[in-house]
This record gives sequence, C-alpha cells and structure tokens, in this order.
Amino acid sequence: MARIKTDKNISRKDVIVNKAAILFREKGFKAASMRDLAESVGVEAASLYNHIKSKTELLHELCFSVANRFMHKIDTIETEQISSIEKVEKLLKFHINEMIHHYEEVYVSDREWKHLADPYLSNFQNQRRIYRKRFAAIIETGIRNKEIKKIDAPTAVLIMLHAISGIESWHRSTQKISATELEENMITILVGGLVHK
Amino acid sequence: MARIKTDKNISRKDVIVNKAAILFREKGFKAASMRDLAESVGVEAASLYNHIKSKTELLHELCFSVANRFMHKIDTIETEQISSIEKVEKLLKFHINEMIHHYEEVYVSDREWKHLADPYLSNFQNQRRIYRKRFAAIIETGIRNKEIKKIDAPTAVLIMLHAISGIESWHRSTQKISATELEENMITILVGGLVHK
DNA sequence: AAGTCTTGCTAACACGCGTTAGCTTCTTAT
DNA sequence: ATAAGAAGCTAACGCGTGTTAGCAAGACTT
Repeated sequence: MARIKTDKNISRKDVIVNKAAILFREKGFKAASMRDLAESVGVEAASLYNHIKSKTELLHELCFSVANRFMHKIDTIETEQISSIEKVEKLLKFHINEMIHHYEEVYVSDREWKHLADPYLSNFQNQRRIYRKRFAAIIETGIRNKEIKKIDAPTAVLIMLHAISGIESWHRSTQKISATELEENMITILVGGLVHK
Repeated sequence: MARIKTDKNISRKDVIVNKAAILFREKGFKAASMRDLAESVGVEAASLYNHIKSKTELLHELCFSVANRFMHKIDTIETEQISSIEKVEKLLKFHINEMIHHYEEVYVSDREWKHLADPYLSNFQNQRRIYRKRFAAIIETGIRNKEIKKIDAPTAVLIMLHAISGIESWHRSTQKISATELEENMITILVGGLVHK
C-alpha cells in the first residue's frame, strides 16, 4: 500500500502542499487537478482528503504563507535606522531571495491568488494593497530626503515588484548566472539605472 | 433572435476574440468557460462555433497577434541609426503603449500562453526566446559602446519586460496618474535608476 | 418572390473535475 | 497480543466543461 513519505518535522500535509506548489506553478491552479496532485504525491486522489480539506485550502496555505513572510519583513525593515535607499535595497534583496529559494510558493502566490475564494480573496488583496503602500511610503520618504529622485512612488513599487517576478525566467534558464550575480545585477539596474554616467 | 453586432471592418469573429481577451484576462484561460464567453457576446454557447473552431483557437489568435506586433517592431528598430540607449527607450515606449492600449490582449498573451497546444506552444516559446535575445543584443552593443553600464544583458531584459507587465496594476488603479506620466516615470526609473545623483 | 448562405437555437454527448462514503490495511500504544 | 487511530483504497456522486448534430430564423442575391 502506497504511503506518503515524511521526514521528521514535516507532516504529510506539508508534503502535499509542497507538491501542490510545484504543480500549480507548472499548470496553473485551475488546470492542475487533484488526480495530478495525487499522482505526484504517490497516492490515490481520494486519499489526499485525509490530510486536507479542499483544493482551495492548498491555495490559501501557499498564498498566506508567502504574504505573512513579506509582511513580517517589512515590519522589521520599517523600524530600522538606515537610509531609505538602504531600506529599498534590503526589501529588494529579500524579494529576490524569496523568489530564488521559495520559487514555487512565491510564484503561485503571485499569479494564482485570483482563484482564492472570497473571505480569503479580499483579505489577500488587502494585505497586498497595504504592503505596496508601505513600500511606496519608504520611497516617498527617500524622495523628501533627496536620496531618491522625484518619481511617482507607486509606479516605482510596481516596477520593482514585477521586475523581480521576472526571476521566474531566470529560474528556468539553462545558462544562468549565479544567484549572487543575479541579485547584484538586479539591484544595480533597479537602483542605479542602465545609463553609464 | 440574438445577433452579434458588427461594425464595418470588424467581423463577428473579431468581436468574439476581443470579448475572449477580456474574459481570459479576468478569469484566466482555464477558468473562463465558453458559456461565460457566449453570455458576454450575447448569444448561446453553441453559436460561437459558427465563427471559431475551438476555445484554443481564441488563445492562438490573441497570443500571436501580440507576438507578431512585437517582432515587427524590433525588426524596424534594429535597422535604425540611433544609439543603443535610444533603441532601448523606443522599445520600452512601445511595450508601455501596447500595455496601455491593447491591455487585455497583451496581458493574456503574457500570462496564459502556457495553455497553448503544442505546435503553437513551441512556436510561441521560440519567438519569445528570439525576441529576448535580440533585445539583449541591443543592450550588449550599448555596453560595448560604454553607453550602458556593465550588467548582465539577459537579466536587464527580464527586468524591463516584467516591470512593464506591472502596468496591469496601474490599469486597474482608481487614482492613477496619466498615461504620459506613467511612461515618463517608467523610462526614468528603468533607464536612469532611482538614485538622485 | 425564391433560393441560398449565414447565423442562431435547443438538445445532447462524452469526459474530467472535486469530493464523499464506506471499507481495509498499516502503525502505534497499551 | 489487542485495541485504537491514522492513512490508504475503490467506487461513485453530481456538476460543469468543450463541442457536435440537426433544425429554424434571418439576411443577402438574383
């Protein structure tokens, strides 16, 4: 009889959630079926329901575990006594590393949250909106301090966040540069711009 | 009896394709049903098949109409006698304007191409890869000319392309800046960077 | 006005989906 | 060794999906 393998400190539910992340990333939430997921876990579809409540619950878990990490990070960065540019850089580095090391989770949270059901959906959208406002506020402080040039802060936030989601393509690339190089390049371009002055 | 309204020079198929773009953007390709589409067109689901071959055909049309426009644009830009930075700027402006004025189409092409079926899928992926290489080549020329600082060109391309897809959020925003302001801001940030020098 | 082609409708199909019920088997603790 | 709980299986459900067949209504052409 097939059995879901577990190491210490990782429940069978965690195994399922992690496999779901991979599958949702590959196919999208709607296109990935519970039978697909069951196969990748090594079990029959019905057996999954001994560990999870529903397919949507898997999406909740993924989206909010990512959202919570980001919220926690911006909490601590806001209180630090460093320049605005340094705060932006720290935030960017965090995003980049999240994207590199928790690729599937972050990707799914980014692209598939639309399929959340409604108490969760509004909640998620709210968190997202708040996060972006707090990010924009850091940039606006930097503008007032003349550290950062006069730009529309919300637009800058959009650019940064979406630019980082481009790591998706890096992740699948065969001839890729190292993670450190990637991080350096991204910070250089986003903070310093393209132009050689 | 319901009838699909058409203006001059716009076929009933075009009406369907356009409505499909809106729907696929809202719900995603898989989640949007032919019955949804029929309703938004004002007709019964089966009637759609007098004008189109299949649901996937709609996705083909959308993805390749966008891909072709971009290919055509980079064709002409490559031959122009201007600096690399100017080429990059022109390309960025084109992307931004495409995103603003053909929002649904571009968005769908960007996020839903995974659901293409295989002769089309490989074709699309190929075009995408080639486009990015050509974009990167422009940047690399700029680096050799010392117009552009030493960075990893493919990474720069990823950043730019994904940054622009952030306009999605701008598009839905209520208190949005004007299209011209958006364009100026994006070019400033992406080409010039954040730092006030 | 007649005939033809276009466009729409209703009904139905075969299929894959998420999920549940009920039973069996394996693991763990007494 | 045995009872209890956890985890798996098969079978099946109701539903929504994309699509087709066959027919009716509307719009052009002569």
